[in-house]
Amino acid sequence: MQRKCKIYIIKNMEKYINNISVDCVIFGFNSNTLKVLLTERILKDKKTGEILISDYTLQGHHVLVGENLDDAAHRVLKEKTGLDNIYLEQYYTFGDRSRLSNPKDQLWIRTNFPETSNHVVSVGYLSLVNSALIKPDRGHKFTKWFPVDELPSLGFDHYQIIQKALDALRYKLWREPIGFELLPEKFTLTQLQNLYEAVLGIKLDRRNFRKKVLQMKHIILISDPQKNTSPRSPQKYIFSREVYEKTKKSRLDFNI
Amino acid sequence: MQRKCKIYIIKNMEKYINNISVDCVIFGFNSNTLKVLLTERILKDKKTGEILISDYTLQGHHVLVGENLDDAAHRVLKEKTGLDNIYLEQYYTFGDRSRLSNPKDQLWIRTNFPETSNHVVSVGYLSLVNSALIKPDRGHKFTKWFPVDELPSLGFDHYQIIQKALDALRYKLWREPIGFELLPEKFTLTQLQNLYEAVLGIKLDRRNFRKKVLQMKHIILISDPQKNTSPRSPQKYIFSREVYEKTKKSRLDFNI
DNA sequence: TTGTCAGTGTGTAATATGTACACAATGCTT
DNA sequence: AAGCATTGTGTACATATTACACACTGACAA
Repeated sequence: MQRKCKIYIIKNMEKYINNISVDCVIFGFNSNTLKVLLTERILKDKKTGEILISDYTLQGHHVLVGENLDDAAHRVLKEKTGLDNIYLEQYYTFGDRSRLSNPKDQLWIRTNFPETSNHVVSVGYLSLVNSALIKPDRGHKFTKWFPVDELPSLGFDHYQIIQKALDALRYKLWREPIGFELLPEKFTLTQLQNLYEAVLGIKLDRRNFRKKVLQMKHIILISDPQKNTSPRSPQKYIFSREVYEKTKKSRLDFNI
Repeated sequence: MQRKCKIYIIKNMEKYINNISVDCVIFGFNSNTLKVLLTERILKDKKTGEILISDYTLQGHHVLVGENLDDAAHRVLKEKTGLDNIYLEQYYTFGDRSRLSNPKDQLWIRTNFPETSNHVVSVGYLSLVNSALIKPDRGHKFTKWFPVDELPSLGFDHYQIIQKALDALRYKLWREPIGFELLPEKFTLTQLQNLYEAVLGIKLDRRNFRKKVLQMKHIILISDPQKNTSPRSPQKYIFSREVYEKTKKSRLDFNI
């Protein structure tokens, strides 16, 4: 299968791979609302000052030459949030050729990344952070939290990328121990329930929710020696990954 | 963020993207065994005839310029199996820089795809086929089925890619209606159980299995007017996606 | 012809889980 | 002191999971 060769010229290949990028959907939870971290994107006409583009995008970047995908995602996360060692998971790769075909996006790319290929594949990563840990002054100053059901105008195909991340998050929420990533280390069951309600977009019964989560051995009451035993100072729990790994059984291999 | 530019020369960019490929893990089921379709890879020294490489690989190919990822996967599948319209799902993207660093793989790439980048990202697709439909003479003649627990020596990082596909398949088997894709349209519950046992690698109790799958409304008895009512000619069932879509409820949003 | 075998089909009892639903105690605010 | 928001708890019914044993048939071989 020998091929005839033509020669193409690509610039800047030493810096990054011009057609592979990672996009991080960073979820946070506060005010009982599930939020996404977005960065403002503004492009003005250099001469007239007219605003040509003003919308928001996810945190993303091209993959560097010789860089592992996961490392690229961690790098982007670190750059934008200052955070390290947080939940990060690849969930889908977006590779339709039309995904950057919007004229605004083309203009943005030509202006900021002229060497970018016109067929960029984006590997989507989903990150769950305790949003209290993100210092607001870190990273790009035009970075803000938006509730997932009140998203602003979004560049590229980032609306689809966020929706698919939401699907993945909702799918996993009851199946894997990931909810805790969005909460402080010590949390109350009410906080946890609020989180589930915000992510799933439904209301849950408090008694049943408690019954259900407390039968998971990995949600552990820390006998907070509160003198004040009043119901107003709720009990705190922690998540133990160790216990989770020990006690998880493949529920669905019934009847070995 | 203006960048200094160096110029790199890439050949054949009009034919395919030199650093993005798709790999298809094609699962089939026969002789009560879960199998994967693999292609032999042989490289001989041109002068001495010595065999330098002899192992197996998945079906894969570079993504063509301007081609959607999903289309690339369908194309590869069509080329290798002659099949169309079968279950195909992206499940993970492999992007570690070391994944092609084995000397044999380097040799293979230099010989067959000299223009390939040294950092190829592979998007893994998982396909489930009724293996009876694959005409054995279609596609590459060195293509064969291997039981997933008796894999031959594999090129590139294809062992990891297969294992991850297996994980994804096992994870989904009870959660999504995908088992049927590996069986003929009409199947018996015994066939279905054998499939579950083969995929999960465990034994299941027949009575409990039947009880469990028959409470799924989308597994429908087709009252095959068998004159012969003997237990020796077992009942056949079909899967109805329509019924599935209607009756599936998010089991895990209990208690709205 | 009979016996053996492999394949098919079925039921029950004990336990665990899911679901619907209501009230009482507390401390804070007014 | 009344009202409010918050926390915590239990029961009854329905459904799902699990363990477990036997009878029927046809094919085949003795």
